[in-house]
Amino acid sequence: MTDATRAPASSMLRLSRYHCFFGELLASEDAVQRITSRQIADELGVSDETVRRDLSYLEMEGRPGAGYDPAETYEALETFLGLSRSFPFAAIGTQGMLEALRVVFPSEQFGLDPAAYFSAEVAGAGGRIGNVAVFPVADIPVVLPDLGVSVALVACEQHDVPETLRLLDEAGVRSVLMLTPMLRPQHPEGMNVTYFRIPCALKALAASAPQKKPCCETASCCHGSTPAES
Amino acid sequence: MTDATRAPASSMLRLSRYHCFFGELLASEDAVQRITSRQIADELGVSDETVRRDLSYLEMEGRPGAGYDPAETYEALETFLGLSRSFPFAAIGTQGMLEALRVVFPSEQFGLDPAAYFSAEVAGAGGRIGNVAVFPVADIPVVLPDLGVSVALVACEQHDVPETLRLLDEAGVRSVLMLTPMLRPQHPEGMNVTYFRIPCALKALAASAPQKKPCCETASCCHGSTPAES
DNA sequence: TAGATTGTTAATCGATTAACAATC
DNA sequence: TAGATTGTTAATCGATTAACAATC
Repeated sequence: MTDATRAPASSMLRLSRYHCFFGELLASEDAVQRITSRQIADELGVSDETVRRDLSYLEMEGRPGAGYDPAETYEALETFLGLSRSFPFAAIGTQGMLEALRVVFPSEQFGLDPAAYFSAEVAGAGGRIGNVAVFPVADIPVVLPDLGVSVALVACEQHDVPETLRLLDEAGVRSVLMLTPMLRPQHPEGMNVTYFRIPCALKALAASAPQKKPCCETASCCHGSTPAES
Repeated sequence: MTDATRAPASSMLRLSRYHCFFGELLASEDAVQRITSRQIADELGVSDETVRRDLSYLEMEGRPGAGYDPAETYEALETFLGLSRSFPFAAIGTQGMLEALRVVFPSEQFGLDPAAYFSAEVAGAGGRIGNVAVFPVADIPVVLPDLGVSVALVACEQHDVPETLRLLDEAGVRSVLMLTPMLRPQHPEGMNVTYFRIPCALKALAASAPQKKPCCETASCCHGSTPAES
């Protein structure tokens, strides 16, 4: 069996995206017989060579002249990524954030299953958000191991992050997606954390954008004096 | 003047992070006289060579034997990234998400200023979240140009994304950070969108984690049969 | 000055793209 | 078979790391 860690990180990330894509494709009405690397590439905005290279890591082959079988590819992606049909994850955050995430990011649609929520605001028996029980963060090591959860999404307040990571580590969760902006990585030894740093991303975008000053009167007042004139 | 677009994208992203870091450093009590590339590197978990290379793009020089002047470096970063002291951005999303983001990501702390909020749920004169007025999304082209906003954070529901991007484009916003998971990039021509794809990141993390099945009885039952055995 | 750290050139590493023989 | 598309090797591109002379 191929070792998933053999593929480069950049390919791993794209393979995850293909998994979402094929999941959507299979769920849609128009059941396509086969799909080519070019079609996938066009949909996702990458090159077709890259798609073929990525898919060649899977335990599956495309058919020259025809393309890839969607169902077969989806299964191969699932196996390769170590996903299950409804992959469980934990989410830790403020109650408001957990509720908001549910509508902005409907996890079921992507084949992901929020197995448990945790909030620092909850003390005793928390309520439910959607169908999912909300526990106090202190219960992380008690609840998670039984649910077979190995991945967590963290979107709590900044000052709760260290304790949250400690508890996740104790619960055996080795992989975390961090939405709370943490400048300095301060996770426990051996924990695999992906940081989505919203402030940094916004600042980087500022640089790429031609700067705009608050317009005085006319649309044409915004011409000269951009900070990054070449 | 150096052109910000000259630096590679990976450096730009790190420079944004340095900007956050120096902002925090200057705000803290212990006013450091100088800081070396090694110290910065250790704090942020990158190599010191990378820090020096990145900082060498700035209109500023470190002092051999001594390091960098925090205040000077902060200013140079601000200029280079095209930021202002309190850089304005717009946020578009569900009311719940906008409220939740405010506590998880306190933008002021990073020198960012949420100049306006927009929500598809709001019709007429929306309320306020914190100090910031909430407008209906339809008002984006009316409100934003006057505020000098060139960057937006989008965290609305999936079906509102195309219309939101259209309105942002109309308002002259060229740079967007997309938090709503959109598999296929479908932004207007020339718009610069950074995608933070939560589902894909979670799936990629699943692959890196040694898989765990729900434990039956003992802690030792989780041994063999990981999907990615080598 | 001596010690420390910068800025940059050269070497390495990794990922993407080009090209094409293999094959359905 | 002829046409189309795969899988992979070789070439390119870009980013990181190593090394070190310049210099405060």
